[in-house]
Amino acid sequence: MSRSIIKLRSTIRLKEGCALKIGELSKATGASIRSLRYYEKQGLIAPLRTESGYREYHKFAVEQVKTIRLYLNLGLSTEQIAGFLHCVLTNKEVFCNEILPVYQQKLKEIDEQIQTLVRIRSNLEERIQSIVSEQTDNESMEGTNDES
Amino acid sequence: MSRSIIKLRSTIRLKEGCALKIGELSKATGASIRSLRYYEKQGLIAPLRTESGYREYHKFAVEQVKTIRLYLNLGLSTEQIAGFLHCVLTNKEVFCNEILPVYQQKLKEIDEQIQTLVRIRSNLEERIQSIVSEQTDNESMEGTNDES
DNA sequence: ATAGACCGTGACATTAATGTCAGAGTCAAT
DNA sequence: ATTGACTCTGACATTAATGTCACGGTCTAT
Repeated sequence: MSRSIIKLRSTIRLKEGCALKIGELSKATGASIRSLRYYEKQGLIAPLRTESGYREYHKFAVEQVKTIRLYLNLGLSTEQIAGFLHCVLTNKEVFCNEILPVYQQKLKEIDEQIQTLVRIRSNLEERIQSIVSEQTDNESMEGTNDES
Repeated sequence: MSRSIIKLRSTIRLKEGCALKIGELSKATGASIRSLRYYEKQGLIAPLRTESGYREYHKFAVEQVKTIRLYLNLGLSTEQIAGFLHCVLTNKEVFCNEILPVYQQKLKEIDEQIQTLVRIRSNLEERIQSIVSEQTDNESMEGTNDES
């Protein structure tokens, strides 16, 4: 219910051909139109153009964009992704020699970030603990004096 | 050796009085001049001004700035710090009621960040593992065929 | 009074991916 | 032809703390 009152054309064209317009690709992948244009500018995807200048995506672009977003979610930058994407799309991930060092580099970075966060975390915990225990001490002293 | 050829005036004034100029405070705390001005604009520190407009910091400002930087290193924002700094500077940290919820909120955020990173990390590791084991398989097969 | 170390303000840059807007053009259905 | 959904480009905004530059004023030792 309350599906959407606005009229959409996308469903019709989706059934028709195998060329996608940017809005259709956006809906099919979850990437915003803005992001799709950005990926293009970063060299991650290269749609054709119609005579009037509209982007024309092949239907395979859906999987390509999903792949891109997967790597982005892994914390890789568009630049890093560009470095191995052609290989991953051509072969399988396991056969792409360019991807392993990127993964390992990223793993190192992630480990460093985790270490930093863990260090901050224990510092925070200490501070919280000292405040809480101090307050507890005061309350129990007050209790000794005033309560019951 | 090679201490610094440029003539400095700071040492002299440091001995003289208890008012610090911004450059002196910067050297005493490790915060850049730019940062000190930024902290001021964010309401974290409020130096007096000389007639000519120079900032005049009380000597206690050294500890204040170090305190600010400590909290920044804990990942707190200048806005959060502003929320409890007056209290921390007046009382001790353990007696500042405003600081505990900020700490706990930050702890929550840190935990979430760690969780996210850990999830990404294991995803990366899986991918690395599948690539490495695939390559190892191929090499051992090659070995079976060609070697010895 | 001059040099040069210092300070003042204001502004722009950085980072990465995305949001958002304006102004204009396209397409399809009526 | 009109309407409305859609697309195009280009530009500016977001975030937070800091770097950096320009341009000008101040202080102090000589």
